[in-house]
Amino acid sequence: MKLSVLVDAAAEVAATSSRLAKIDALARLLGQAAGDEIPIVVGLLLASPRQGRLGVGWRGLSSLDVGHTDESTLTVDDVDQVLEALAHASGAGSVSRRTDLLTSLASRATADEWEFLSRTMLGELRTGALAGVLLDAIARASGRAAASVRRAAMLSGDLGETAVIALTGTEEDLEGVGLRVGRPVLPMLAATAATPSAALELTGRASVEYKLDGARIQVHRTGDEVSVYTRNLADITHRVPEIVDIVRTLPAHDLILDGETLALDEDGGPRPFQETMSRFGADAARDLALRPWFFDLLHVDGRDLIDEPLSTRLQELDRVVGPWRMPGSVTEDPDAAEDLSREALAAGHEGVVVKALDSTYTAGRRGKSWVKVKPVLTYDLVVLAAEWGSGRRNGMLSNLHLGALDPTGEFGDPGGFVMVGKTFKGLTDELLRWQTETFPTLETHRTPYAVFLQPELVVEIAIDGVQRSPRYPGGIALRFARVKGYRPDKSAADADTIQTLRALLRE
DNA sequence: TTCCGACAGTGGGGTCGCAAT
DNA sequence: ATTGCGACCCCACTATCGGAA
Repeated sequence: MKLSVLVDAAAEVAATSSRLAKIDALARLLGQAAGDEIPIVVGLLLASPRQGRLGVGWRGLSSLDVGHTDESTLTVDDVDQVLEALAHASGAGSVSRRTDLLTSLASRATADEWEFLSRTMLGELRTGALAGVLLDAIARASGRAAASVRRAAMLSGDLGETAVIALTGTEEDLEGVGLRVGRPVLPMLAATAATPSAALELTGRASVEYKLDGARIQVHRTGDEVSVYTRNLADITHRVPEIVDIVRTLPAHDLILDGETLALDEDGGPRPFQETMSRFGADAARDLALRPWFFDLLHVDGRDLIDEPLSTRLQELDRVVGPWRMPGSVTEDPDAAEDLSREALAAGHEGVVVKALDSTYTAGRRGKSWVKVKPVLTYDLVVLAAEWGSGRRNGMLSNLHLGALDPTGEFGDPGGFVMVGKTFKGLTDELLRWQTETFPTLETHRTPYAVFLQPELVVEIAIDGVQRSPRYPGGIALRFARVKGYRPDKSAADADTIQTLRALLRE
């Protein structure tokens, strides 16, 4: 397949807002792909090439000195070969090797093709069609049921492989894609509710479990062979030997477990997320050990459990993991759920996850069978600047720089403001328009990226908490900040202080 | 006809390994 | 030894389409 065919189809997809039209265009494209081209095309469309990490980012691409051709000659196979070479470039001289590969590829591409290739390598194609829409297109092109394609994609964790089976195999081949120990599946995700009681209303009788502030893990075991995967199915087995050792001691031969891992301090309290990540991200074992907690069991000794209700899965989980089980209890009583939530918070954890007891394990979906509940804090902060948005926010002042009041001048001028983070979340189109009109009237100066304001506007911000920051002058940064609304009734002198926010660290 | 589930997009914080400086 | 980049952990929220009710 010529690259231009793919690029033209992507342009057609981007040009329409109709999902049905996107699906139609993608289905026609997939129908033209040869069997061995299918995973390449799927990878490029998802902006997630099948080679995995390429070592190509925004900086590297924008520093290239590239020229293009007017004549379109590249095929998707040509592109795949270059991506292969990029993925394998490592060691001394790899940066210049990548530069050579990219410069050469750019010179063989037309301007449109290079634009497409740049975006797909950066992971941001923005055609409005990712895994969800592409999945429907695969079903359309192959004549298979969307539900069958979806299930195969979730259980194989690989849309490219699924597309090959759907488009070139039989219906039985597609139906035959199942759980396989050693091949990670997309993890089940959770919706959000404000309180444990509200969560219970969505789920009915539920298992209410601690929510820990660590990293999701999926562990596969066959005998002594153990593999550990992240939420995004990256294999991190070599980074967590202590978890491998623990899973080897469990009383079963074959297992697929779902859980969370984090580091503890001496008294058994959770370490901050940053410290867990420090250990989690490192190859070599450090003195800080990671501990697993398991909350679901997808397979045990030849028996698939994903279509069994949670109640059954938990029974089996209890039997298999014993002390390594996530704390929790089964209830339909809102008071009991609230009690468990308070207990989790008192122990230093994030909150709870409320899980419908009769629900199956729906891999890769964010349904309402699992509902997470975390406390939300709100503070009044001052807008120091706003950055120009991108994509659909192009031309709008979007991302806010947020400051806390420093009444004593501990971090600068008395009565001044200390930047503690940014946010672009929670803004409606109307609010974006208002910011874009209003902020220039308060402008002090600007750069190509941002407009800086007189510190007058007060905005109410919700956060999950604060964390230590090596970058911000107050030594802390907001975690998951989002806009709740502007507070025209307040002046900047009424804003919350940096001392108030810093105090959150020590609790 | 209205409602709502699913999806894509818009970016935030930090930490690591690695190659270049 | 330090710096910058890319990858990848955690994540909330709004707008939109189109099928369900």
